[in-house]
Amino acid sequence: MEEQSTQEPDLLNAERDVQREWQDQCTYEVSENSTRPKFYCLTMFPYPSGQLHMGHVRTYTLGDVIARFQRLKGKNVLHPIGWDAFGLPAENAAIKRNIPPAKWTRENIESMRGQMQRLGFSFDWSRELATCDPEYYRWEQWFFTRIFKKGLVYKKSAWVNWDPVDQTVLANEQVIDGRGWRSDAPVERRELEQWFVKITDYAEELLGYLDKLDGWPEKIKLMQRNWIGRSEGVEMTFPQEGGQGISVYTTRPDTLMGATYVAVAPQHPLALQAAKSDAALADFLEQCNRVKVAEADIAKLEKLGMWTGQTVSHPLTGEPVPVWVANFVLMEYGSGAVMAVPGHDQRDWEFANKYGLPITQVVKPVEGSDEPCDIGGGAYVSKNGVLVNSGEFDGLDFDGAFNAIADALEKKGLGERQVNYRLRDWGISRQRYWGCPIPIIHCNKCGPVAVPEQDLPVLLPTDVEFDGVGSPLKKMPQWYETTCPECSGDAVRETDTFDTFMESSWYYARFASSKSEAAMLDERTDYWGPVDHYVGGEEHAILHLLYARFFHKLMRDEGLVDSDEPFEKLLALGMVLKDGVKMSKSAGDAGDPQHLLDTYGADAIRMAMMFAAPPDQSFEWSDHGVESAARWLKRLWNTVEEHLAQGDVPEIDKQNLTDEQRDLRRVTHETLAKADDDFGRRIAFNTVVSAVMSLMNQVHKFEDNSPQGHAVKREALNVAVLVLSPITPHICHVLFDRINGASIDEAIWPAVDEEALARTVVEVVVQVNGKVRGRMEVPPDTAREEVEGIARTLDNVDKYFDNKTIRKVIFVPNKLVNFVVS
RNA sequence: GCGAAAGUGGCGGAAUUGGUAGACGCGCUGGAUUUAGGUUCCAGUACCGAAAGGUGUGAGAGUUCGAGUCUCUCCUUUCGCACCA
Repeated sequence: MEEQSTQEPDLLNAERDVQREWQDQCTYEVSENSTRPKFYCLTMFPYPSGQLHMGHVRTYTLGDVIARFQRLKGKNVLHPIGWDAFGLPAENAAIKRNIPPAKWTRENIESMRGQMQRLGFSFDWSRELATCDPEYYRWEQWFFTRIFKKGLVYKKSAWVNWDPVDQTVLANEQVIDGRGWRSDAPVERRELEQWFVKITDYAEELLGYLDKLDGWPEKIKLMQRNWIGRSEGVEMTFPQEGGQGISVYTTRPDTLMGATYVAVAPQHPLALQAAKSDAALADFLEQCNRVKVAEADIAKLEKLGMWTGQTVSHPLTGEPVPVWVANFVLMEYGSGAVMAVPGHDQRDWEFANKYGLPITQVVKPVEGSDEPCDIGGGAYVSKNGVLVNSGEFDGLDFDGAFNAIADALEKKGLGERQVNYRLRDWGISRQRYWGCPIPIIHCNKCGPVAVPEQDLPVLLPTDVEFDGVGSPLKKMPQWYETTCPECSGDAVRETDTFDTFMESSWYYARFASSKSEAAMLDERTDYWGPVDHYVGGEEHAILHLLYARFFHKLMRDEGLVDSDEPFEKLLALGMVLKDGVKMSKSAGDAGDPQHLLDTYGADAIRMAMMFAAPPDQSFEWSDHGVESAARWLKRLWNTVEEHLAQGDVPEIDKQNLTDEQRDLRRVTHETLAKADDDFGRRIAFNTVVSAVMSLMNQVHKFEDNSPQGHAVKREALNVAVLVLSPITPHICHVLFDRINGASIDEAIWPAVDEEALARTVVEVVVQVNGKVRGRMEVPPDTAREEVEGIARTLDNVDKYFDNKTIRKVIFVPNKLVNFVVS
C-alpha cells in the first residue's frame, strides 16, 4: 500500500505548486500594451453569499475555459472578477446573527476568493472590485446625478409589499403565501414615492439593436423582444359625464363594437373614488391589496371582479358601458384599465360568463374557413375574420377595421393610433440599508437636488444597529440631516438606496478602467470593450442583461463608452439542479465543492463539471463523476511518464508511416480540429473531453515501439495535454512542461495537419427503403455508379429486390446509398 | 396566467447542414491481477427474440426516399415575470 501510493502521481500537491507559480508570477494580470488582439472574457460576478456552490463552479469554469482557450489562440485576454456585494441577504444575516452587513460581506468575499483561487481560475486579481467599495459606488452616484440633470430620472408613486408588523417593505421573495416571512403577518400593498429611470425612452433602440447581436442566442433575444413588447394599437377614451372618462389602450380596435364593459385595476382612481360610497366595493379592493405585487401571483389568482356602480360611454355609439374592477388588471401597465371584448378575448369571455355580462360577436370567420364560428364555447380570437354587428364597419377585415375605427375615433377626438411598449420604466429605489445611497437631497424650497460632484461619494455608514424594523438609515438623523446644496437651507438626504441591478449594469466597463481615480471610465474601457464573450446564468436573460444594455447606451450618450452594445457574444448557462442533493443526508454542505477539492482536486472537479453536460443545458449535479475524472487524469499522467521514460523521439517522417501510425495521427489531428471548433465556435466543452478520451483510448491501444511509433505517440500525447489544458490547467501545465521543457502559458494552439486527416477508405451505408441493410468500404469520392453497382450485389441487400422494382436510388457521396423499391 | 426553452439506454450525455441513433463516461456483468477488499487492466452491455429479424429518441399526427433533427396538437420539466441576485 505504501509502495503504491508513492508511485501514484500526487495531483493535489501538483495543483498547489502550479497555483503558487501563477500567483507569484501574476501570470494572468494583463495590460493594454500588447501586440496581440484583445479579448475580453467576462463571467457574471457573484453575490458573496458565503461559499461557492456547484452552480458557481460551473459558471466560472466555463468562463475560465474560454479565457484559457483564447490565450492559447494568441489573444491578450482580460478575465476579471469582482463581487456584487450589496443586497438583501447581508441584511438578513445581520438580523439573524447580529453581524453588520459590511463585515459579513467582507468575510464571505474572503472565503469565496480563497475557493476560487483553489479552483485555479485565471482571473486578473489586480482588478478585483466589490460594489460596496466607495471607490466603486461613488461613480455610480456621479453618473446618476448626470442622468438626473438630463431629465432621465423622475419620481412617482409605486406599489410595494408592506409588512405591517415589521414596518418594512418586503421583497417579493420575502412574501410567502401572502404573509411576511419573519412576522407571518398578511402583507398589504402600499404606495410609496420612488425614483424611476426612463428606460422606455430607449425601448425602440433596445429592441432594434437586438437584430445586430449576432453572438446572442436567439431564445434570449426573443425573450427580450417579448419583454419590451412593442405593439401598435389605439389609445382611446371612454368618456364619462362629469368625470375624466377612462383611458384604455388596445391592439384590437377592430373589436371595439363588441366592447361590453371596461375593467379597471383595483388601484385605479375611479375604483378608489367609487369605493368611498360603497362598502362592499371597498372591501373587495382591500382584499385585492392583500396580494403581493408580483405579476405571476396576480395572474394565478382566480379571476374576480365587481361592478363599481359606474358607467362610461362607448366612444363610438355613446351607449352606456359598465365599469368593473378586476383583480387581474395591472395598475402598472398602461393606464390601469382595459376595454373588455368577451366575444374575442378568452380572458374577457371567461370573466363575462362568470358575471353574466353580455357577449357580442363582432368578428366572424370568412366564408369557407374551417375556424369555428360559434362563440358559445369560447372567444373567437383570430384576426383572420371579418366584422359583423359593427354597423358601418361590417364586412371589413382586420386591417380595414383597424384603420376605419382608428380614423373614426381620431375624428371624434376620442382616440389616436399609438405605439405601445410592455416595458415599464425602471424603479431603482429600495427602502433598504445595504445598498448604494441615492445621491439626492430633498429641500423644501428647491425640491430634490442632486448631490454636487465635490461632495461625492455619499458614504453609506457602516456603524449601524440592526433590529429588522425598517431601514437603519431612516433612524440616523446625524446622517440624513444636511443642507441644501443650492439654497444652503435645512434639507434631508434621500434614505432609499439603489436597486442592486444598478451596480451590476456597468461593472464590466469598470473592470477595464480598473482603479481609475480621476474618472468613472477612461480610455482603457475603449481598448477592452465591448465584452467579447459574456458568460452567465440563463436566469439573467431579461432583467440584468436588459438593464446593462440600457446603462451602456446611457454611458455612450454621456461619451463614456464608444460602442452601442456592451456584450458582443453571450453564453446563457443552464441551471445546476440539486434535487438529489436536497434528499441526501449531507444536505447542509452538499452543494459546497470544498470536500471535493480536498479529496480530488480542482482539475477533477473542473473536468467532471465540463464533461457532465453542454453549457446551455440544465442538469442535476452528482459528485460521482469527480472520482472517475481524477482516475482518468492519473492515468493520463502515468501514460505520459511511461512514454517519456522511453527517451527522445525523432521527427515524424510523414511520407513513410505505417497504417497504424497514420490512423493515430489522423485521430490526433481530428481531435485537434474538433477541439478548436468546439471551444471557439460551438462552445461545447463536454464533447472536447470525450474527444480527448477517445484519443487516449487510441493511444492505449497503440503498440508500436519503433522510433516513428514513439514520435507519433508523442504528438498524440502533446495534443491531448494541450487540448485539455483549458479544462484541467494544473495537470496540463505540469505535463506540458515534462514533455516540452517549456511553459504552457507561452504555448500557441497548433495548426491542424490537413494531410494527416486524409482517409484511404470511407464506409458507405446501403439502405433499402430507408432501412440499413448493409455497409461497404470504398475509396473516398467513389463515383455513384460504382458505389451503386457494388451495393446491389451485397448479400443482405439483393434479397430485398426479389419481386420488387427499384423506383429510385438516392446517393449521398461518401455516406449512403438508398434503394427505394416497391 | 403570460413569455422562452428542454424531453434520447439503468444514469449523465453524443449524433454540428434532414442521411449509420446510443460516441464518451458512469453503473452493471464476466475475466485477469490480488491472501482478501479496494486499485489497476481486458471484454461485454438500448429493448424484444434461440435465430432470422423486429422495435426504439415524452405521446399522437404530418411532410420526406429518409425525421432525435422540420410542422401541428398534447403531456411533463426548467427558466423569467419587473423589490432574490
